[in-house]
Amino acid sequence: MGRDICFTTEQFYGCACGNLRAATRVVTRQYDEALRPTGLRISQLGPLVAISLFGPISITELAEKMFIDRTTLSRDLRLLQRRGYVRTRAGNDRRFREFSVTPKGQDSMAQALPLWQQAQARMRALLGNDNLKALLAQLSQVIVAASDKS
Amino acid sequence: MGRDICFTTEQFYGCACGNLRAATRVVTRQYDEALRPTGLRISQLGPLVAISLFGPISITELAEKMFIDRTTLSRDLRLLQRRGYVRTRAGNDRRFREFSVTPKGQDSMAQALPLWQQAQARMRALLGNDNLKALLAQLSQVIVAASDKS
DNA sequence: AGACATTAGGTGTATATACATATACATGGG
DNA sequence: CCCATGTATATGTATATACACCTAATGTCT
Repeated sequence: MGRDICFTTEQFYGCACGNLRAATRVVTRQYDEALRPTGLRISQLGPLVAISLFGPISITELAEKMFIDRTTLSRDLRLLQRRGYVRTRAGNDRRFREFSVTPKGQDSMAQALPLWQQAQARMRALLGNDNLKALLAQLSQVIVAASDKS
Repeated sequence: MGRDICFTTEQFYGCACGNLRAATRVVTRQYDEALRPTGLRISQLGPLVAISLFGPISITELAEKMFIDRTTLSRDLRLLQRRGYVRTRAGNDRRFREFSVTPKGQDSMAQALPLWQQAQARMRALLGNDNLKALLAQLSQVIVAASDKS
């Protein structure tokens, strides 16, 4: 195989991972900009909401629900804890740390909700409601398929 | 609005950004695992291929093509340069640094190509060819729409 | 030519991500 | 009871990401 045809432009533009990463970058910038007044990023609001919905919950359980590496989530939650948005409670099994959202964290979430909705509405307007639905369906399928241990 | 209904599960699962980020995490892990023998991550192979296809090219131009922040790409390319995969050439305008791929970088790309193809084929098998096509089309639309300055 | 704006790029700082590995605790078999 | 195994979490290290700000080079207007 010749060096100069190692990759073609068609292949490059067809990389599922590269396109996912690029889309994540541009969309994350949009959501983060919308959330700027709250001091929360979308990457922080996600775990906060998940803990609020499913907590008290351990790091490992939350990591599985969110498809985040345990060790990554451990450090993410440490930041949220330092800022007073979440707290931990030790269970009977002293290996566990169960996270829940503090009142301060609830306040930040309540403040973030309308801004998140604006960002989501903007995406809906940009893509169209049907396309957004289709995208979410595709992404769910990707997440389930690619995270399946096999 | 009551605190305990600040976000609902339906809203949470419908966040375009959160789902994109989760999909990117699981898919990146798949591609990175496939590429492990080459010592390249998919996040490094992308810029390398882009420079190979479009170079010599400046950081700012490449950043626009890949929808990456300039300063992020600057640091990413520094790592590729240290490892000898890319080199820079100063232009007449001494502000510019034009990047191109070295022979060593071409070798790594040639080694990575079949492994990348395996990962891509696995995604195609997991989703089905039509779904993968549809996903890529959706992502292109997202990237264009969300990165439009307006 | 000199003042100012524009442009290309880098730095400081903070966060997100994950693999390899270590630690602390729990549990079950001899 | 002790040791091996398993489980929950943290740490070490490296990279990816981007905003705010800074520097250097260039262009432009008078």
